[in-house]
Amino acid sequence: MINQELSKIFKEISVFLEIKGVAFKPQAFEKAAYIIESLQEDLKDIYKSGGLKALEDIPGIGKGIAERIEEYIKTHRIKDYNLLRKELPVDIEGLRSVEGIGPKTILHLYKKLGIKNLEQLEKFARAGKIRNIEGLGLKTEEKIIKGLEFLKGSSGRLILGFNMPLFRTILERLKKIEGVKNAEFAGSVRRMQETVGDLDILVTSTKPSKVMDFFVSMPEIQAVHERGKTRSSVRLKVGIDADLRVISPESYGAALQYFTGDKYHNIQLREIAIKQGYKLNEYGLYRGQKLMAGKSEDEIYKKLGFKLMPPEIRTNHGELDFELNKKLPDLIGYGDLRGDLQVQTDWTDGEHSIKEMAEAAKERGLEYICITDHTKSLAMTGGSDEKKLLKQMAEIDKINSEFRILNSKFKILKGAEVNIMKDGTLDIDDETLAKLDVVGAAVHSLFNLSEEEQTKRIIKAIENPNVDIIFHPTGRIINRRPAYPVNVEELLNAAKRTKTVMEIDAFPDRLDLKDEYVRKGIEMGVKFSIDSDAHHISHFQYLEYGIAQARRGWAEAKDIINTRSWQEMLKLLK
DNA sequence: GCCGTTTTCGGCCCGACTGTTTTCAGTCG
Repeated sequence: MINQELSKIFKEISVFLEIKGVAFKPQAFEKAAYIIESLQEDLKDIYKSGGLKALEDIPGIGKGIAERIEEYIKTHRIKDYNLLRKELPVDIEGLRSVEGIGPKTILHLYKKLGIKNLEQLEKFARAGKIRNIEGLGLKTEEKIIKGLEFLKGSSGRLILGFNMPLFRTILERLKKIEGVKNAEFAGSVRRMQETVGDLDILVTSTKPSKVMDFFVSMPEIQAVHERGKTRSSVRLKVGIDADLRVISPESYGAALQYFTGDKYHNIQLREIAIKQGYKLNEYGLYRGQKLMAGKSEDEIYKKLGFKLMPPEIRTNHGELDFELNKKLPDLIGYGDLRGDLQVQTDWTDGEHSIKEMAEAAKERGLEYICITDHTKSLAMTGGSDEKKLLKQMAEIDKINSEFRILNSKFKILKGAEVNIMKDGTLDIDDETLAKLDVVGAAVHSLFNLSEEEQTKRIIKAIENPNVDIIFHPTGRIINRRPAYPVNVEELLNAAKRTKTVMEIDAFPDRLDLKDEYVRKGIEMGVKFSIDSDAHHISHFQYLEYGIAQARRGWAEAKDIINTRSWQEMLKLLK
């Protein structure tokens, strides 16, 4: 797949052109880079089957960029790009990652001091050479040094689910300040993205200055970037920035819409507004000077002809297409799950007993869980063999009857997280598997097989009549390891054909399958489950992030099997 | 460079904050 390489090149071309002061082309390249980045199909395949014409049919890609793609496919280089790099031989991506440094400053630093990379930047900044450059100054030099230090201590993007408790603590504290009426997340946190690069918060308040004073002196803060009347920006100790904006009530909806993003959704929405004779900014929707909407997001979307858009799907992936918008799915709700189908206990690598896990799940409002401890070939977890599984089933029967005696309807289902071996067979015999209510199968070893082998291996497991669900189908762990090479589309095809369920593993650093595959699977008619993969009683809270993932994949409650009662859910399994 | 149910030419999202400035450029979201 050449999409990522090309996307990176076009992003760099965009910055080069911006540095040169070329108008409008930078945005065109940037947009193309973004579109290519999230394109499902390999550009090489598109070109092979339809030539230049097919490339030009991709929205955002016209003649010029299509020809550059063709050039790259044929010669593995792009002449224009190489010329630009020769002209300005600097590490654009690196230098731009320093807060406060943009295209113009990069050019300035190169012309005056010959700075090409981060190392040289640091050397000159520390030597006090930057403060003397015309147009820059002492403050800029200090800002650069600070930016370099932040960069070293930065954790990049944080995993949302692991940091949400901190974010919610900050939000709740702001809500309690005198004069604050509304306080809400915006940005990637509100969109419930897998990871977040910063924390955006909006408030309305009659006493803005009080809010700002409080915000810039919170104990979680490492440094203050800016403190303004309507906006302040700080660095949190966890390694990301947090921005707070104080908004007037009549603009609250417009600001919420605007700062929730994402960027491409907003650009698209603004273009639509302009076509309809409006102007849309963070203060409201205007016709001429007249404010037409702004208090709530709902009225803004409505005026423009759309339904109120759930933040999770604001990505400019079709949600603003008038035709698609009419059929926008009724997304699964955060309270819609009735059971959890992947739960580990102290029979293997979980922390708690079956009963403790069941009680914790019940506490969270679930009606059932399925116990899915590991199986024998995962030796490090003390995985179950056939005998141990039978023993566990008896134990579950016992606990279920206790629940009945206590007049509780809570149900524990019998399951396992069975290992898929190298050849696609399972490590538990079929006779035992047939006795379980739910069989989940998963890959836990040999992540380095070829895509073809890995795909074949998992499809063989999918075809096993005892396998109900494929757990965390691509094996990725965010910020730690990528997915193993596998053709997810073929897996989805096989799942559809055999009525095998695909899992959305809700554990915050798994979120596997990814949203784009969820959406594809649902279009194909594949069913999904959302499971916490809990190893601890506190892990049931993570179901929320699995639901968010499903929402980003345009899933409705009916697409997710564990939105049903356990009896109805079982009927959907093989 | 891209795009078009107003346009194949003439538009292209827009405001806050900072720093280096005496009225604005650069960066960011």
